[in-house]
Amino acid sequence: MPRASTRPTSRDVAREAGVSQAAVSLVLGEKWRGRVSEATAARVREAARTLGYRPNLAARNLRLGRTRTVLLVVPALTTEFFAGVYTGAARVASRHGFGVVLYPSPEGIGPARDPFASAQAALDGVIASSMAAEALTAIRGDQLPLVMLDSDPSAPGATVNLDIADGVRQVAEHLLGLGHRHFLHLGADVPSWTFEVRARELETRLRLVPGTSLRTARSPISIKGAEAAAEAALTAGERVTAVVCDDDQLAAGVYKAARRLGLRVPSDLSVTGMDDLALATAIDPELTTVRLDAELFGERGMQALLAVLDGEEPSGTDIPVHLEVRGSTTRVP
Amino acid sequence: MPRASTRPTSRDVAREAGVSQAAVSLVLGEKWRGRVSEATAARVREAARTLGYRPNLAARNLRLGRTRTVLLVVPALTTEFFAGVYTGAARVASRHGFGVVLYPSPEGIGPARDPFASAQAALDGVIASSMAAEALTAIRGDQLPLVMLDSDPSAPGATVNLDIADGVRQVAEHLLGLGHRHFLHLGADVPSWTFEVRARELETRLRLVPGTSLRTARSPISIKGAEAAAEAALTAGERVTAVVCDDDQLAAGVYKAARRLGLRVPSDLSVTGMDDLALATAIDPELTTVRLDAELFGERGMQALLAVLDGEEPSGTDIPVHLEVRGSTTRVP
DNA sequence: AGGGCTTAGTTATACGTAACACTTCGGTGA
DNA sequence: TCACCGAAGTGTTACGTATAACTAAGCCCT
Repeated sequence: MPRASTRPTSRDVAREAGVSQAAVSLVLGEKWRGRVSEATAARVREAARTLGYRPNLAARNLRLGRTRTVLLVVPALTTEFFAGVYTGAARVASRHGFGVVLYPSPEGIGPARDPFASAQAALDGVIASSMAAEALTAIRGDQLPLVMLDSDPSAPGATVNLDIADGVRQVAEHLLGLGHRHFLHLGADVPSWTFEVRARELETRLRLVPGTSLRTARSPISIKGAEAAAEAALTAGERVTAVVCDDDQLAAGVYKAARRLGLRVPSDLSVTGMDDLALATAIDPELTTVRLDAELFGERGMQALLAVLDGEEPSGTDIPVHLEVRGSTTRVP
Repeated sequence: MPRASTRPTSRDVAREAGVSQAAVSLVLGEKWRGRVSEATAARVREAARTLGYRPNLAARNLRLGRTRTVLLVVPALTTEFFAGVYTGAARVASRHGFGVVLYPSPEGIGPARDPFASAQAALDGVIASSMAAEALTAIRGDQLPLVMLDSDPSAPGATVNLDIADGVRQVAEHLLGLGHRHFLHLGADVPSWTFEVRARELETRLRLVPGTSLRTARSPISIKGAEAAAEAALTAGERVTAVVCDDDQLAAGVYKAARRLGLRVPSDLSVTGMDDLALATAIDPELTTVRLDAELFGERGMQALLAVLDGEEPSGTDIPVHLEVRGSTTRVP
C-alpha cells in the first residue's frame, strides 16, 4: 500500500539530515542531552524545518498510550459562562502541555450519552460540567479519569464546585435585609444538582426568618420561557416583593414579565440573578446577581484533573462567589 | 515493556471469542458480510461486550491515515452565535460519522497562530470562522483541507458566507424609509473581513441617497466598550438620528449610552444591531436587528468541508439573512 | 474425478513514533 | 597495554488496528 498521506515523516527528516530516525526522535523530543551532538541536533532541526515536518499525532499517541488531550463536556454554549470555564481550563492545560477538546453536549445530536463517539479524539481524561447523572454514569463506564464541575460531591470521583449555596445565602440575606418577606423562586427546569442546591439553600435560609413566604416556579433556561413562567407566577397567588432567579437569563425574562404586568423593577419588584453574564449589565436596571468566576472554575477543574492523572488526590475546596449589588433590588416599600 | 494501558484490545476480544484478531476487526467494523459466519460474529460481539472493549482510536487513526475529526476554529465563545454554528456543523458531521472538535481561538492562551498545538487531535480538516488573515495563513501552512466561514471569498480555499451585505442593505433601506438621514455607524474594533463588509456596504447604500451623512465610531465588541464609544460619538459632532451597529452587543451599549445622555430609544434615537442574539429581545425596547441563521451557517460550512474532503468542488452560495423589525427603530420625528 | 467457486476464516504487514538495547570509537586511568 | 567508560549514535521493536493476501474446507457442475 502506498503512503496515504504525503506529509513528511520523521524518517524523511532522518534521510534529509543523514541520521537515523531514532536520532530525529531524540532531537525533536528534546531528549538528546548527552546523546546527540549539538551539531547533529542542529542539522536535524534544520531538516525538519525545511521539510515542514510535523509529527503524526496518531502515531505518537499510539506509541505513548496517552494523548495529552482532555475532554471538557459542557451542557451548552448558550451563555458565555462556559466560555470562561473553557478559557481557564485551557490556560492551565496549555501550561502542562495538554490540549482541551470541547464537547457541548447537545440535545438532538447523536447519542448524548456518548461524548466519545462525537469527539473522536483519544482522551486522557474528562471534565464534565453541570451534567445530569445519566451522562456521568456513561462517562464513568469508560473508566477515564473524570472530574466533575458543579455536581453532587457525594457522587464517586473528584468534584470541583462553586460555593453556590453561599451565593444563595448572600442573596437571601441581602433581600431580607432590605425588608423583603414574600419571595418567588424562579428555578431552572433542568434536573441538575446545581439547581437543586439553589432551591434547598433558599428554602433553608428563609425558614430561619419568621413571617416569610416562598413560592416556586420553574422555567426552561431562556428569556422567553422565563417571561411566560414569571408572568403566570406573578399573576397567580399572593403578592411577592422579590424574585430570586437561578440564572441571569431567567431574571431578564422576569423583567419582561414585570413590564407587561405594569410592575416596575425595583420599586415594585426586586429581582436577583446568578452568573453575572454580560446580559446582567445590559438590561435596565442593571441586575443584582451573584458573580461566578468561570475562568477560575475552569482552572481549578483542570488542576484537579491533572492531579488525578498524576495519581494524586485532588483537594476539594469550594470556589467562593460574591453578590454584585446593582439596581434591581431595593428596600421594600 | 508491559502494556501501558489495561484496556482490552481487539486481540483480547479475539482470545475470548476464540477467533483471530482479524476476525474481530472485520466483525466490529461491519465488514463481515460473507466473510464471517453469523454465529461467529455474534460470539465476537458478545466477547467485546463482556470485556467492555472500545477500539483504540489512536491506533485506528494511524492505520487509516484519517481521523474523521475536523476542527472548528471560532474567535471566541462570548455569544451564542458560535454555539449555533457548532451545533449545525456537529449535526451534519454526525450524520457522516465525523466528530467536531471546537477550538475557541483565545487571546492569551498559547500561540494563537497554531490551533493544532492546542487541539492535539489529529485532524482531517478545518473550518475557520471569522478569523483574521494571519491565523488563516498559519492554518494553510499546514495544508489541511480548509473551509472559511464569514471570510474574504477572494482568499484561496473554499468559503461559506452569510449574505451580510444584503443584511446591511435591508437595514439601510429600513432606516431610510423611516426618514432617517443622519447616521452613526458603530463598528467593531476588530480587523476582520466581516466587519469591513458592513462598513463598505452601509457607506455604499447611503451614498445613493442625497442629503445623508454618516459618521463612524469603533469599539471593542463588548457592552461596556460600546457604551463608552457611543457616548463619545453621540456627544461630539452633529446630531444623528440612527445608530447602525455591527453587532447586538454594541447596540446594547448604545442603549446604555443613550440612557445616560437622556436620549430615548427609539423616539430620539433609532438603533439597529446584527446577529439577533438572545440579548436583542432582553433589552427594552426590543432591538431591530439582522437575524443570522447560525445553525444553517454551521451546516453549510460542514457540508462544504465534507465536499472538499471528497475531492469535490464546494458550491459557494451566500446564506440569506433577514431584518427583524422590532421596537428600537421608528420614524424620524 | 477434478477444476472452480463460495464460505469462513487466518496470517502477515504497515501505519509513524518513542525508547530500549546495542555498537562503535576515541580517550583514560591503573 | 588493556579493560573500562562516556559520547554519539544506530538497529529494532512495540503500540493496536485494518486490510490485502492467503488457506482450507465444502459443494456444485461437467
